[in-house]
Amino acid sequence: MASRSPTELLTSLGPDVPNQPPHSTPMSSTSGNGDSRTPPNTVQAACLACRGKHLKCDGNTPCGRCQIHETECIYVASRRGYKGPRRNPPNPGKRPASDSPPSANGDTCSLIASVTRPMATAPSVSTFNPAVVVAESPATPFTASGVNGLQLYRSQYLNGGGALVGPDTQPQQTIPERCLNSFYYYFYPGHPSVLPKEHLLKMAKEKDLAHLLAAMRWVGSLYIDVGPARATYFEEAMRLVYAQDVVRDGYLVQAMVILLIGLDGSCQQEKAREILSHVERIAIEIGLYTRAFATLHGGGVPRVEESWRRTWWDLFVVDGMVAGVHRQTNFLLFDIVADNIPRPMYLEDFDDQVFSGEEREFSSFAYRVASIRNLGRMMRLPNNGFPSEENVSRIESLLSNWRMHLPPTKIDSLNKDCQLDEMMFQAHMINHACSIILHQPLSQLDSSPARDVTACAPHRAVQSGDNFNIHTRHIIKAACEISKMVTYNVPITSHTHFFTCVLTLSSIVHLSKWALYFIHDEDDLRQQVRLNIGALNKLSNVWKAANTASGQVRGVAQEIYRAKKAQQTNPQFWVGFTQEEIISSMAADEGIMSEINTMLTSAP
DNA sequence: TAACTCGGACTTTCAAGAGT
DNA sequence: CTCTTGAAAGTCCGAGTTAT
Repeated sequence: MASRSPTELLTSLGPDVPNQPPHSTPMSSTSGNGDSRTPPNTVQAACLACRGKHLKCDGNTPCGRCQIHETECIYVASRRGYKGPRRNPPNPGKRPASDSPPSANGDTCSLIASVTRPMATAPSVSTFNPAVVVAESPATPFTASGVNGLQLYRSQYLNGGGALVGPDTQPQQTIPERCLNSFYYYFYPGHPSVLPKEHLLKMAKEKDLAHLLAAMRWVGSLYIDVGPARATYFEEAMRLVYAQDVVRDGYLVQAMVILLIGLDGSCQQEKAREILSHVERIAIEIGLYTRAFATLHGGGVPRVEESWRRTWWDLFVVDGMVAGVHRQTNFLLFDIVADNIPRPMYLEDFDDQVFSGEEREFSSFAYRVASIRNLGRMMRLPNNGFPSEENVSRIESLLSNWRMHLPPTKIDSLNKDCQLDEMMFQAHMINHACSIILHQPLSQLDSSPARDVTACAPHRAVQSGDNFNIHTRHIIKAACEISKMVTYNVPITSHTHFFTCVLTLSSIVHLSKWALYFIHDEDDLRQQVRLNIGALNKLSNVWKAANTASGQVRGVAQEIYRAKKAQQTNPQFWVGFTQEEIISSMAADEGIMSEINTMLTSAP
């Protein structure tokens, strides 16, 4: 096969067309080499919409059909022919340059990310390996203790007693300064890819970073009250990011990622998706995923090089999270080859450590990337909506392995100073969310109340306890773990806003369990629902999406409650229960419902 | 009758193993 | 190394179904 790198592909497809099809080959594309054995009028890749409908795709971007229907026209890498990683790597012990993707389900990048080594890439680097690990190293330029920037940027806000003081309490700050500080205090720990503040401001004197600073100010302004300045910053950021003469570089990618996360949390998912699609294209076009990018654009400054690597991986993670929680996009970057590994510790090594018996400690950033890659593998399952038992257990093995092989320091999202490691927090969050999404279709918990609130009815008479099937137990466990994550002693709003969506997932599971007519551990359940709703309320102060989620959760709860009440009027319902059990169950239901109502009506 | 769905024929691609 | 083979993943024709 004539392999082409993503950059080559995009270049060959002409200027500035997002989601370009990998290589559409109409008849004319034989271009003299005469080797085109593609049947006349058959394109080598159909867009997702056409593929799904079994219809002919013209290979354009957008294709004719998508253009007519005004739908998003997305082309993804083909996994045709790929049957899993090679069983006998030609050079055991070393990573061969042409090694297979580590994914059990395939990362073959034959189209968007072709097998050809990207230009300007270190030749020894595996091009087929979407790999990577930001290695833990004392030399990591951002913080002395590794990746987590939380401590670094929080420390300046710590008062004498060690209690957290918000950035907004600093005296004599201008509004832009307050917003920037707010960005670093709240947002940065969850998405630590831009340069640390002092270095960024220094850099801004040499380069035009107005767009990036505007985006940072806008997102920072979401956390504090700055009046009409917020809208001004947003307009400014959008104008600068989409300016005709804007330089398409890593800083633009950073600005766009910040904007899209902010928009996604502000209930502007469509706009966020649009930016995501643009930024993906720009990132590929400029080769952000290559090892060479960091070196070429780092100016020999390790801190800057690290920032570029993080920019790619944060975009990768955000792409995965957007796809995972909204199910509108398909985690396009999952199929892209990436080789920007700062240390010779490939993600493939990460996967292999289980078999090599070598328990190395990787950075939290690496565990986060590994976690989102598991989500990608899950999303690439055939029949994603209702996967087979076999496929579910394959992905569950990946999730369990990820958890089981965590070093002791990474198990609880707290670092050695007992401060929250936000990267591990997200890694765990993704793992649990994945577990719920994976097992829900095969579980016994009826999620229909969540899908269609008006159609709510606790259809399934499933008893809790050991009678639950394995899938049900998995999702209940994951939902409980997510609720536990609320209890970490940091401002809940400093977590990534995607935590909102994961909390919603967890709440739906709790409520679905509650929909069963008798719950033995109702106190636990009540506590967990309380935790989730309390957290959603807090998040609503910043993220509009959390506000919407709270409302939806309450809607589901009310619907379930109504249906339960209706069932309970039937004497048959209580057959087999003692008087005490009946009273306790009804009281618990009342309790849960009244708490949900109280908490949500007192929400801001 | 236009629009949509999807079974299935046919093609492409890759991993593995045999042969040189 | 190259060649062959088998299977997975892909494209999209066209028959059947549904919506208007």
